Amino acid sequence: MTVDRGTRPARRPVPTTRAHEDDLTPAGVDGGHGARPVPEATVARLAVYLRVLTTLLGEGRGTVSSEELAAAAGVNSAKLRKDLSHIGSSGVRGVGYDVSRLTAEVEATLGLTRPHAVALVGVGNLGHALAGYGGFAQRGFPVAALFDVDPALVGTTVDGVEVEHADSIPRVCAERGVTIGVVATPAPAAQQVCDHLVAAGVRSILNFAPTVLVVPAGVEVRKVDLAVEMQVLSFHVARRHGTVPAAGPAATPRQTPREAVSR
Amino acid sequence: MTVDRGTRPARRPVPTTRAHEDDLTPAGVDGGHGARPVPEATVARLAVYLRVLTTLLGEGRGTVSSEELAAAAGVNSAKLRKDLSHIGSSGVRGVGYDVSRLTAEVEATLGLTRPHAVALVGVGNLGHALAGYGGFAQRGFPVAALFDVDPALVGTTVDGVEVEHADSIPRVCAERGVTIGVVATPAPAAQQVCDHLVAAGVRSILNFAPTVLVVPAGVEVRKVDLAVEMQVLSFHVARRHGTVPAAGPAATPRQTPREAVSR
DNA sequence: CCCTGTGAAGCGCTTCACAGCG
DNA sequence: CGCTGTGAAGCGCTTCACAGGG
Repeated sequence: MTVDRGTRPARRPVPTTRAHEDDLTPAGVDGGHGARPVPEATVARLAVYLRVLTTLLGEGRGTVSSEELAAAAGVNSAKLRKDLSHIGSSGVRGVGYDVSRLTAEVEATLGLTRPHAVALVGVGNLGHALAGYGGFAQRGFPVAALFDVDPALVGTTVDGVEVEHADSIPRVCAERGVTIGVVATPAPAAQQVCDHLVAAGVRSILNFAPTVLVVPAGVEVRKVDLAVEMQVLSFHVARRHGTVPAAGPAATPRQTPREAVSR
Repeated sequence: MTVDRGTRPARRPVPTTRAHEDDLTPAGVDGGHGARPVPEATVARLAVYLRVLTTLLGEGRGTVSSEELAAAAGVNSAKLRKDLSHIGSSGVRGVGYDVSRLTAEVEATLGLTRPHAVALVGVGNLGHALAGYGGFAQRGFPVAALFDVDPALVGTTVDGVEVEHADSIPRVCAERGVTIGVVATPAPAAQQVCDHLVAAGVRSILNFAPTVLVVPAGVEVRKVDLAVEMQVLSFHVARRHGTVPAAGPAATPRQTPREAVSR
């Protein structure tokens, strides 16, 4: 349904509340059958469960309980069971989950039954490290193409893949069936690179550049921002030390008292 | 992005309710009572606002409206205003926010008024790239120490910082007042490294290793897991291609509310 | 008018607690 | 009995809509 807020023109709808379109009866509806969407939060955790399951498989474990799997994944067991219920999994009561079967179910849900060709744009400091990161190909995400604009890099190969000029993005991505793009360029170049990837048909993008990427509806962007991560940690450091200053001119008399420990 | 708020200490699976209040905190962001905590989700966005504000400052902008700032940060304006209300900010009605003042307020809230010494453990592929990533020092997070266990790396310098053996973590971290640790080791080593950091007094950790770190209460862990990010994208690719119900070729009924701004 | 700040409603995720099956 | 699957309650974040100051 294409969100597109931001262009909202002062929203002057009918005076009263918006007509409710949900006929959800509170009690028994159960959401109907089938088309139950997997919550976004669940999807991220499925990937974590999968990692644990892979380890268990390697150890030859046949079954695993929700309690054990949850502990290994760092969540509580109720959440894990709820997550698995979203993918229609079937454990055995009194026993647990069949490891190999659950592994297959999670992989199927995550769309990992076949590889996804990845294009990585920006072979600088970080990009180079990402390209060399074995975890990609190993987990079903072969790096099918590398791009940069630096003439000193174009033509070189990283881990057996040739670096091509960013101008080739449309052609190369189409040729190699790239479905996922990774942006590891400096911030100023990121939006343009993103636009090229989208034009090339890439609908899923992982953004390492410290910029908000604007994309059309239907394109999924996830971002990894090191500065944000560090600053969030900084916030917690400051909070612990009680040094969170109340901003403003003598306003906000409330001050976080010391002894505020959590997590 | 992989936020993972609330890393649970993975306590023993006690069947019934826990009677001990030993160390588990009541799941709030704020330990003390009364003080209105800044929501975790808000903290992450403040970092994004700050980046935009810094740009605006550089352009000499004096004021900015919530609408404009929100658009640049990829959120809607109501959310932005709510976020700013949590830090006790004060805009001017009919005008907007004073850019330099708001910048200072956000920085103060995030605890960026003074630098945070960072220790980076694991100077491999990724770790090396992170160490060389200018964004760290530039944004107030000087890399004060580098550690590894590889004899071939120990003794070398990266970006002017000497790589020391991981055994030195406690001493060096204490000496240099490290408050934030970054774990960029292979998965098997991560937990041990984490334990050392915690023992050295580090209370905030950014984890790049694909493992769940178990830490005592009071230690904040954020994780960045590339495999998880890729697999989440894979899920959306699969969903689009009809492996999972609910999507037609034209209208995606359940589009994740990412930024979909037209400009 | 323009904009901010905010109570209140809405929504989704988390947690609880237990029914129910092996 | 042990353990899964799930209704229902709980909680926090998001969104709405408007009061109110400049």
